[in-house]
Amino acid sequence: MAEKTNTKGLTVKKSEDMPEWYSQVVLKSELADYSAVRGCAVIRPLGYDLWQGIMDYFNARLKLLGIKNAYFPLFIPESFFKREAGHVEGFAPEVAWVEQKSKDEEKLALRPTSETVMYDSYAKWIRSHRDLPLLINQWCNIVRWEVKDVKLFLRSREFLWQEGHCVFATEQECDEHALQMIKEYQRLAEELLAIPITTGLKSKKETFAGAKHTYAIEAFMPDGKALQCGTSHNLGQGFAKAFNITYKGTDEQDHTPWQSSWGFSTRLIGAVILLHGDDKGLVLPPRIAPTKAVIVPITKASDQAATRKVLAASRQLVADLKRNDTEAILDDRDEHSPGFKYNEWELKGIPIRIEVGPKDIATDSCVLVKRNDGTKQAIKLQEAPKTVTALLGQMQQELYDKAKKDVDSRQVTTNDYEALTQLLDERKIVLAHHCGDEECEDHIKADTNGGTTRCRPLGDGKPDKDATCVRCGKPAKYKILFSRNY
RNA sequence: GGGGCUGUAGUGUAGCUUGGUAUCACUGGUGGUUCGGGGCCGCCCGACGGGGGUUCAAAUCCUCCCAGCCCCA
Repeated sequence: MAEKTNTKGLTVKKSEDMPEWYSQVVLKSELADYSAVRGCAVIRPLGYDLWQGIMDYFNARLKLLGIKNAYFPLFIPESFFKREAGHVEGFAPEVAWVEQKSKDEEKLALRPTSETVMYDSYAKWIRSHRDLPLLINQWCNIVRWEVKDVKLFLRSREFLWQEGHCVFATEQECDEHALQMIKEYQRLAEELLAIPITTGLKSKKETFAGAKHTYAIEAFMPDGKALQCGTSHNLGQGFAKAFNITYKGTDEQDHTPWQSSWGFSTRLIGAVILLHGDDKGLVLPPRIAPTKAVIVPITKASDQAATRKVLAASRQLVADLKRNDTEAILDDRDEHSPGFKYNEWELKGIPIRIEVGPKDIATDSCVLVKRNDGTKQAIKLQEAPKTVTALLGQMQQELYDKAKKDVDSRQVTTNDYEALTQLLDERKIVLAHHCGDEECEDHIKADTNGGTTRCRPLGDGKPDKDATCVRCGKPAKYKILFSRNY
């Protein structure tokens, strides 16, 4: 095969230069593009299809949980920010302000998160214990004025997300809910996106600005770096107090409620790309793939009769697949060869390719090819819909299992501080004891060239008896995961 | 805040020292021939970041502006 420069395909391997590989996959598969506005991306139709798939899945879950969607303003008055001290401090550096305003009008920010505008309304709406729990979610755009390099889906100045904001009468209900939502996130990532998740509690230093504590789902990428994919906060009563949210209890007294907030963003799409993609391009987990199968007919100009048969069978196959709830397309463009089409659809991550050629037609067959491992099998045409459905399910599981195996193989435990640095350099995910001091966390970050405390894994975060902190030797408060991160 | 580098078609580039109407490839369009892993051949479209200056003549020299990148604080 002659080596040709082809700007359509990837020019680097995932294992050789992952940042460049990532950028090429996103651009060439047409998921997203850069825009004229610095720091902002354009989500193209294929990318937006993925986001809609995520929205559909999550909206169905919200419905089951009795959480309603609503929409609040993009603009946040400056005074709202200032009401919660920890919150304003945490977000101040990356808030974008609106320059335009009438005289005497208050300065407005573009929302970097919506706690404050939403809770100002909540204060009006909540009067009695009968108004609780209040369960509201919104899908919207968010602006955070990042100064670092833009990475499509992973970091941009504007992105899409959902943010749920709930209010409860008791602390217990509130924390249970925050925990329930982080488990919903884990379910979404694992079930829909085939991303193995570690769920845990963030250290104090990594806790959301203004929150009591923060749960997070962390996904570990093939380069050993952690990608935080969603967070759920128990906000305590700080915001309720700052925004004068109170309710009359059955005891006829005023009480301060407890609040949670939780969100995930289009970053999830970045995780899918990084985790499942390969040297040929995007690999979409079947459940999130907008198109499950593409049919590539193999035609011969020299044999019109055969070509007609091939096309007729291909069209029939698309119809049969659709009738069986499998979204499929026929690639009958005549300006490209089959080989070209194979490469293009692999780049775009379509789970299953079906080849239909004269040889297959002769035996009423077709060839199915799986995107994740390239395995081929010839089957009878009438069995295709059933077989495709089975293969899609199988592929979803294989993607998850492969990723899970990879993460598990990278996780280690140590209580030796020198080993910690070396292990992080080797891109390991390290479970170690920690004293819980913020200052100690800072030292670790400096000593290990950016190694951060990701989270105390739920269920696995209790310290061993008499264990001491991996760095300072003080009594350990918990076990925590260390890694490099995005 | 200080210093450096770079702007040529949709993309990547050659040309700049020594001024003379811009190279090559990919993409795109089109015609033919192909079609079971990115086929081949022909034709066509398409660019000097912006303003000012020097000159018969500026992508090239001078100057200002703009944009992007890198390094140092």
